[in-house]
Amino acid sequence: MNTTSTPLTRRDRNKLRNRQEILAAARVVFAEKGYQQAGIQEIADRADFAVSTLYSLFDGKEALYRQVSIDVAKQAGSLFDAAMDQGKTPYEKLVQYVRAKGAILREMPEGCRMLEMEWQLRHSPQGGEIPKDGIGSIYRRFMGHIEALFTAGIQDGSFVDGDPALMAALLDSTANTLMTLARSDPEHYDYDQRVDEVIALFFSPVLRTSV
Amino acid sequence: MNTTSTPLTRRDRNKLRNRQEILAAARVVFAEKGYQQAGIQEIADRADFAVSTLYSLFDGKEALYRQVSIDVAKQAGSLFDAAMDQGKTPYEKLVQYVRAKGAILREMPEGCRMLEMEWQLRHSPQGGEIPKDGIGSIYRRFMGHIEALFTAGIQDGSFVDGDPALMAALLDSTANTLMTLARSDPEHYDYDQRVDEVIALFFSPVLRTSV
Amino acid sequence: MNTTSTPLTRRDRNKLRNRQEILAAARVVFAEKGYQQAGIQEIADRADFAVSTLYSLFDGKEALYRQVSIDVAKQAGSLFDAAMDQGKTPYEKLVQYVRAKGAILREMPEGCRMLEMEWQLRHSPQGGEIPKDGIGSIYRRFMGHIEALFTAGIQDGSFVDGDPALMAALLDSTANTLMTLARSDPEHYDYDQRVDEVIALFFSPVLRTSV
Amino acid sequence: MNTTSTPLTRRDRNKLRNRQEILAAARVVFAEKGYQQAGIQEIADRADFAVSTLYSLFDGKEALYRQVSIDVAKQAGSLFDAAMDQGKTPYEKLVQYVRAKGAILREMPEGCRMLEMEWQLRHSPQGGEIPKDGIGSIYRRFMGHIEALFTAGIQDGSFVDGDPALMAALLDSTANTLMTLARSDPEHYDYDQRVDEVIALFFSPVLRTSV
DNA sequence: TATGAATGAGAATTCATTCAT
DNA sequence: TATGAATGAATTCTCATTCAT
Repeated sequence: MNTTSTPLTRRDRNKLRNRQEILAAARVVFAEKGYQQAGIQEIADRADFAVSTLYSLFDGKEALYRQVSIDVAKQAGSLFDAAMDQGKTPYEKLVQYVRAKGAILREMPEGCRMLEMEWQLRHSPQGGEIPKDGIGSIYRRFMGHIEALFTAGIQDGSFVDGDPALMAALLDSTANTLMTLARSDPEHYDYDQRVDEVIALFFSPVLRTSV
Repeated sequence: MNTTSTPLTRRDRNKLRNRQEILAAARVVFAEKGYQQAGIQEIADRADFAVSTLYSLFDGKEALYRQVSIDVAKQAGSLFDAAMDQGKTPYEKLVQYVRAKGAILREMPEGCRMLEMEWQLRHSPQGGEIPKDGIGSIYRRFMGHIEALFTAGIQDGSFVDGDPALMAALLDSTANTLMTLARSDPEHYDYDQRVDEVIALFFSPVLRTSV
Repeated sequence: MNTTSTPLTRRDRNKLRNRQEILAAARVVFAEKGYQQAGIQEIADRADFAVSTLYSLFDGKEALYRQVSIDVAKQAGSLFDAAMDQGKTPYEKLVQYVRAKGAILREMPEGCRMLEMEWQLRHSPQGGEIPKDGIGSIYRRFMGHIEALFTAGIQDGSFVDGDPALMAALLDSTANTLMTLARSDPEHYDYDQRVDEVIALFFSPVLRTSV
Repeated sequence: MNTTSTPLTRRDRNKLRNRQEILAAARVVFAEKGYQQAGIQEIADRADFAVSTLYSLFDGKEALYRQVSIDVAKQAGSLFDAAMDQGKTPYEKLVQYVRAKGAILREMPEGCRMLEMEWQLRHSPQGGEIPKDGIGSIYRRFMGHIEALFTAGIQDGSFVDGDPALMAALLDSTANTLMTLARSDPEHYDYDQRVDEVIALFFSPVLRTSV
């Protein structure tokens, strides 16, 4: 990235800032309404720009969603990566992955909401009309990671035998369920408080006793 | 029900058949696109009727969705009820609940898709614009059942202690995950083949050893 | 007319009766809603026939309105004719004309409402889409009569000089105003009670003192 | 009013002009067809705008009608007020009221047409579906004025005794009749030429001889 | 004959997108 | 550059009319 090396003119900085404001507004609206139901007008209103300004900075609704999606993916990706780096063993990495969802819920709640929606869309026919470059790709990437970690854990003997892809999907949906509950009913469910309990439930039949 | 006792004229049978053809088409389209994104035109096309014919049989998009939703709810409800009746203990009933999702996936795949969507909508702000009479109510009802079964299992000592609502949500999402995999990748995942494995994984830390 | 001379089969009598029932219903609905706003469905419902039955007896909405309009015109025409025949002088005939409106209001209130509407439509651009054979023609006919009576009254010296057509229009609208008040506010305005007062007001400057 | 004091940008002036062009087109179409029968498409065509442009300036058909109606009411109201202020006695004021209708017919013929329609609607059941903020309220207001003037004239002895509300309705419909004739047959009837004759006819039995 | 069923044309309204300034 | 203005395409829904039985 040359974000720091290239000197930006004031104009360019302005443009960049406007883009960021629009992206932030779009993230909120897309997270609230979903891609189809979100309105360009509403996004523009929230960003306090005219609709046409939005069109001068992005190539349309789809491109805007794509960019938001990529940003969310990058941001969530860094958080996941940072968390998983903290773990040594496959088990520890997976635990960190699940814990990271709590951080994501805290630090980027709208992005979190979009991740949830994407999970549903990933396996639905209507997903075809929605750009999948960003969140979709990170989903594939991390599911691949998780799956690989299960494979590794099985091979090094720390996990019992099983279908890694299935286990990956189950772990993720288990974490997502807690996340959804925490988001929609924060009075009763706090992700960080409950996460260990859920992790224990999930892994107790997966981990070999000796570990 | 007097489904067999009432003598229907040919005309009535025709009307009923047309209604059901439209309902079938609507079920497919609503399942594919969701309520908002589904178009009356597309439903009419798929049922091979004019849009106005559809309006002569139903009171509009919302009423049509409501009816589809109620039908799906009834159909799924019967399957769930029948399955759960087979179990004696809370544990057996819960196992039957999870197994029933396989039957639902097989016998009413579009309805199944709508049930999945409802789960997501239950916890989203946009859900407010969608009629909730049918599927919404069945969701509440069965989640209530599941939760009550966990409570009962904890009280009779067959389950370890825990938050029944959370366990209900986790069990349901676990089953849904397998269901989604089975629907989107039938080559690799067959619900009925995998369901025992998943049940075992979920319940091994929940069930007391002695049981 | 051969209404009595030709022997009608039962079928024909039936047909005739159905036509009359539909015409009665149509008269009510057209009077309530006006031509454009009246719905074929509503007329059929009120007559307790199917819409298509209505179409088998009349050539469509316009033809139906035409027939209703002709019937109203004939009925009102007879009442006007009978009343005006009672008068000898032009003045007496005109007084009878105004009085007749009370009878029309009593005996055929819906037809009366249609006559009111026609008056407005006669001089409006939107009238072009409405069949004018019936009520329209009677309006022309009676306005012609009234005008002729004013002409006669002026010539025989019983009326002061003036534009007969204008006086005809003023007399009619004066009577119609009372009629409208009587229909919309029957508590305060009874046509027959007030009619003499109104006639006196109108004619006192028209009639020569000597008469 | 700050119509002259506020400096309008070119854009604002343009917007205002477009609004007024649409309002002018709407006034013509509403006057020709009435509220229900008028089509947004036709209004847009006449104003030479796309339908959606019209929707960007007004909140829909009802709001558009309401605005037209309010404008007509204001315009007619000023003309009536200005005219009636010229009269001192009740009689003079009433004469000015009738004369003002000529000015209205000349200066705002479509608005005049709408006033006529409102008179009819005031006493019809279908009127319920039409916004009544503007013209409806002015009708009530001026009929109240007229009635009060008759009451005053009776009390101060310049008018003979009678029902003020009935006299008000008769005066108004008499003036309207001349107006309608003048509009639909301008060759034969010029409002301003005939108005004195009609006023004389109406008031001669109403005014006490001594006046 | 009487009717339920089916429809096409048209209504109001919304929204993503383009364009002139 | 930023924007208000303008629009076409689509959407939901209505209604007079036709047709097969």
